[in-house]
Amino acid sequence: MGLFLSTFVNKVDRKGRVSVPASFRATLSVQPFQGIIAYRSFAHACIEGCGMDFMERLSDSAQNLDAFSPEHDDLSALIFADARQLAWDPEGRILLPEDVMAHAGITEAAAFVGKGQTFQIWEPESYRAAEAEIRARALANRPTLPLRPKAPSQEPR
Amino acid sequence: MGLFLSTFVNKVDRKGRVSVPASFRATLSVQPFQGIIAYRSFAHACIEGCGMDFMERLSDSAQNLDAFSPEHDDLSALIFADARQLAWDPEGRILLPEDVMAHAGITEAAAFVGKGQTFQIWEPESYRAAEAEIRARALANRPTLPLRPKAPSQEPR
DNA sequence: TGGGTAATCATGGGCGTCAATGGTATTGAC
DNA sequence: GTCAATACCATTGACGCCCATGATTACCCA
Repeated sequence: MGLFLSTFVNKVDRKGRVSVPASFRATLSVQPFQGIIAYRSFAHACIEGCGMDFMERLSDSAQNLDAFSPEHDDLSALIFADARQLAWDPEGRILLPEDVMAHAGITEAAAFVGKGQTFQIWEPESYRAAEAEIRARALANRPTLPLRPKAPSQEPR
Repeated sequence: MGLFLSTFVNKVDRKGRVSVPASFRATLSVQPFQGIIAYRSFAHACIEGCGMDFMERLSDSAQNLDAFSPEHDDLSALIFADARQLAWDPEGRILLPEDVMAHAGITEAAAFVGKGQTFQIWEPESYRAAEAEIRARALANRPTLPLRPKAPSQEPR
């Protein structure tokens, strides 16, 4: 399974350690670096998380100026500069740096939120509020997602 | 057989376990992840269910939206963040999480409703009411579905 | 065609295992 | 020597696995 799914709330202990959900670790287990990449979100009060593979994809995309506008290029520069490699310990816990915790307002607990190819880390209460807003918006204005065809490389006529 | 068909009502035991209908399990048996993906519907008081393949299709489709776009954020939050991987036990049962049961109003029984590529899980009485409404609507305003041609080059099953 | 049998499936409960969590010890850097 | 990072250990509580039972269905054969 290659996706980050679901939301898990884990406690942050006195030392700033927090368990990465077992299913997220399973998703990342195929990668050479045993840990996560984390950087402060520039859009929300949360932390963006992903595996090294996704970082490389971002890098590839950033090099392609057609795909990324100058603004996006700046953003990717921000990302790489801010990204930290957080390896987990034998129990599957990472140590959250001070400034990262401060940016997300995390103190006692952290919510790991699956986003498919990536995930986010929120202060649980903040995420609850953000999610409620999104749900309200979804009820008012039902979002749709054009589904791509099922076959791996087949073109619909 | 590759579709979710028919409706099955199964009991939820004291632990919150419920048997996934054998025919649904057969549909999902070809997948690497032995279980279902479930997320709370944002349109109805029910649970949406599918296999991992469908989630991956959703993920692929979501990639078409720009990374970091608000639309992408909302959809990911609503689907990937809320999706739970519910593996079944050797008897074919899944454990329904508390909040998921609450969202659908499920207490003692659950109705598995086939929807073709996906399925839904309802509180049986709620579904009876919802189905009656749909039938009434269909009588008043006959829905149509433009059939696609019977693609000759596709592999038969 | 009917009875009997076997197989499949849904259901209930006990128990072991592993993930999350908290604490202590050890290592290494300054 | 002090501090911080990390490895090691110990606890507990949820959930995954096993067995046992009941009910329904499918199958076989006289």
